[in-house]
Amino acid sequence: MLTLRFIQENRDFIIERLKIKNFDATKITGQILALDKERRSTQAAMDDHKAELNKLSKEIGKLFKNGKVEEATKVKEKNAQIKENIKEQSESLNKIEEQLNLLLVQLPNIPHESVPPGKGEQDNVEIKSGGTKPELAQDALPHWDLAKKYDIIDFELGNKITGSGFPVYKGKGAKLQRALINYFLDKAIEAGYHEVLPPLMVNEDSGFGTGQLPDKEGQMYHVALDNLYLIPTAEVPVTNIYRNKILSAKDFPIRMTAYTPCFRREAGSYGKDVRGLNRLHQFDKVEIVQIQHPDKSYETLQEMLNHVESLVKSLNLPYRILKLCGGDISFTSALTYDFEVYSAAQQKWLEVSSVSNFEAFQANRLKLRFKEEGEKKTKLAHTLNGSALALPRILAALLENNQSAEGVVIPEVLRPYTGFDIID
RNA sequence: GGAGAAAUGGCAGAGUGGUCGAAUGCGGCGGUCUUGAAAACCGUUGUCCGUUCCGCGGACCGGGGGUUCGAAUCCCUCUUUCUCCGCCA
Repeated sequence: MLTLRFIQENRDFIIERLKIKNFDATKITGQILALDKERRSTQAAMDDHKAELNKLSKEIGKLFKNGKVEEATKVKEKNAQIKENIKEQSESLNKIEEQLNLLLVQLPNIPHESVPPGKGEQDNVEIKSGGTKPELAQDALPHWDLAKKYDIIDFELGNKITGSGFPVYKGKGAKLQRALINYFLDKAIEAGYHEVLPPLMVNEDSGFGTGQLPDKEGQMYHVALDNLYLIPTAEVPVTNIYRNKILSAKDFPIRMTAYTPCFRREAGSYGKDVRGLNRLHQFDKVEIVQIQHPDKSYETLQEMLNHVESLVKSLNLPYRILKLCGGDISFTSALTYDFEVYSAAQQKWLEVSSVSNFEAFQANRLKLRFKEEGEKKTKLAHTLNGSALALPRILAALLENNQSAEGVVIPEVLRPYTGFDIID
């Protein structure tokens, strides 16, 4: 959510920049500013009435104390009229604020100046790539066939227990999941992130704080009886740790990492995109989150990028880093890089990480602020997060790329965690 | 799930209808003293909104609503915490 002050001072800039996100902000910013003006004048008028009421109420108190009951009663009558006015003004103020909020939450974050224009994922810009695509044998199998061959992931069983998109990992498959989780967590901790294990369900306030609510509730599983949402990513509970906090500048950077399962409804997905591990309703992910001083958030974004890159490299997966274009970047993000790994049997690039700087957009919703050393005024912090990493597609690529006649070879770095070096 | 009690500033904790944005202690910050530090002493110390912005006005004592001329204080409701009972990994 952009702040009102920012919209007041930078309307033309906002309209111009949001064109990159293919969003026409002309009308909505106009409405916002008009409503805000109305809000201010209504509040000023109401405050005046309240001041009057407060003053008179004090007088009444004194009059009663001095036994001047008649005079007091007169003043009371006067107050009744003022109260009537306040009631009306407060009602219209509530209405105005409601409308204002409705509009404010519809305005996307301003994209960073480096975000390239574009309509969709085809316009994302590759900024780096690494690793080499393996030469697979003629009879190489896609991961879903490998999973079946070695009996390490059972999709049908998941269908039976829950539904599609909820696989059952078995034996070495299950152990490999655990190994990846621990490996990623250990690397994050090594890089200075503080591990947390958050709740997997969040309330509405948390959903609002990170930008999932309102509007994107269709992407989350909702537990209606208790009005809770299953988390689509650890970003939600972890970032919300700092909701309603006022930090001091010396607290930065705050680095947190969390492993959680993630739950996504993925409504509207279909076909080969969802085959096997490519798109699941429940998957495991290690997330990294940072809260940083506005002046340093882009340095931090780069640092997070480096961390994710080091993970992908250490697993010997061919990868590329994309800078998302205006048409593909999310509503809340100012700048996002996607990491993709090449899954050799499918001959497909799979997104395994998304690293974003939200600048103050989430912080404004979260009321996550800080004070500069020695200053009284609060400012909004910047929030960032990234996957480090999402497991299923990493697993897909590992299975496909490392298959051989003998079996699937486990990357060196994971062997201390798996306790085996081949799946056969 | 049932019965009862409670929720106040960074923390602890007073305050039961006006003089309370809130005593006091701790913590934080600034100063005096000191070679430096500690101790002691003095001062200071919440957030948000509006504004004609050295000033002034308004809101906030878990959330929402109500009673009243006036609410931290009374009432209703929700949430959370604690105690007891029940259930349970």
